[in-house]
Amino acid sequence: MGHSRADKAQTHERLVEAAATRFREKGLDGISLADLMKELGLTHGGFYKHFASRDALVAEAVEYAYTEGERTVAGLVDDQGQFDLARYVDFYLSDSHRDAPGSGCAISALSADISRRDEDTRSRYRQQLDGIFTRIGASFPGDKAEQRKQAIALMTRMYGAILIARGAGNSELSNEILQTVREQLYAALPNQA
Amino acid sequence: MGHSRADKAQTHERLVEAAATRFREKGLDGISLADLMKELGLTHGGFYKHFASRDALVAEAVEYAYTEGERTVAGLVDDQGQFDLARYVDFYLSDSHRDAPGSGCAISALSADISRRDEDTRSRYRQQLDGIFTRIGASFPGDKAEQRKQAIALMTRMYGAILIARGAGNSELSNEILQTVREQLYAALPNQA
DNA sequence: ATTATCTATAGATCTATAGATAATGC
DNA sequence: ATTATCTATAGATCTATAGATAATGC
Repeated sequence: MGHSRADKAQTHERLVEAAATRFREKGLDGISLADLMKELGLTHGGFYKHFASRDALVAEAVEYAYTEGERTVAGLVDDQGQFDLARYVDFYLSDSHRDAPGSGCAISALSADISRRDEDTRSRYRQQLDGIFTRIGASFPGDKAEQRKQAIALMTRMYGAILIARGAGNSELSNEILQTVREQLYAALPNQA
Repeated sequence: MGHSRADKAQTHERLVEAAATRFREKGLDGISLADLMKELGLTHGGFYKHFASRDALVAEAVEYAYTEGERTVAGLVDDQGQFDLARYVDFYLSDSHRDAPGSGCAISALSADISRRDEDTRSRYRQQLDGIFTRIGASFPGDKAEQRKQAIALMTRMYGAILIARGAGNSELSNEILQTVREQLYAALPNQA
């Protein structure tokens, strides 16, 4: 079997990571605990030594996905170490991001599911969304209020585009949507310093 | 019991209608056949005299929701009988549309679920989305290609806004998103004739 | 001795089917 | 006679728990 305390911590982490991927791919109800444990080569009985309930795993996995998203954004910097908004748009509206929701933005992948969850989950979601508006807004000129409006404008366009591009699968229409919105957003980006 | 052929046709229709509502509210897997039948005052055993499978109901219910959406759009006309795009934006980004997905736009309510379904469902979705771009595009000036780009621009913004407004529930942030995007879209509407 | 994981299972829920019941409609 | 709906249930699946097993770690 093999089960040191270090193993347990690692199993916990691997569970959260696998869940964060599968939940974004298949939805928060889209994978069973048995299948998830099987994916790690474990049996389902051991699950509750790691989490009090399935909901507890959901909470940790969503948290993990949020943090992963923040790291992705933080890594998109230009030569001067400034956040590169154009690269973010490129990534966000790419075919690969559309086709791999499991490693992509949690907001677009999980908003519909989260809107059907409890208030705690939605409250945490609001906090995350608010932080995104603040971080993205910083790339725009103007005062805080104007920056925030620009961030809301940009993000709603990307969320809407990837939502329907995913609904349309990998298709001509889906590619058209992504490309069209990419072009429109390039035109709306602030001039680079 | 009461069960004429007319009753059967009515039961079928009521099932599709109730499913179209609950699926948009709770997701395509969010309500069981037993609960759906109970909602109509029926027991679950009779379901399969109406549909070959649960998936068959999903297909009909999604179809129903699409058609309902088209009727809603078709009803938004101004004094001259022209489609009133401003009223559409108003309706789409309203608090009431956010809070009542069951009677609202099927695209924003079901895109995430549909992206996880079979190719037939996604193919039908593409057809619906393409039709929406054509109909909405007709309100914009320019050639077909330009109209289509404008329609994609408008619709992605509305889809993205309602997606995250719903994730954020009925909250200050949610209201801010809806209001901000409404204002931005008013400014982008074509001048009325 | 402790504990991470495994085996086994309880209890709930879900889709689907079989056969009974009570109306309709020829 | 036909059939829309009901009762009952099979079979699958899911979350959660109990107790056994085989390692770790004092």
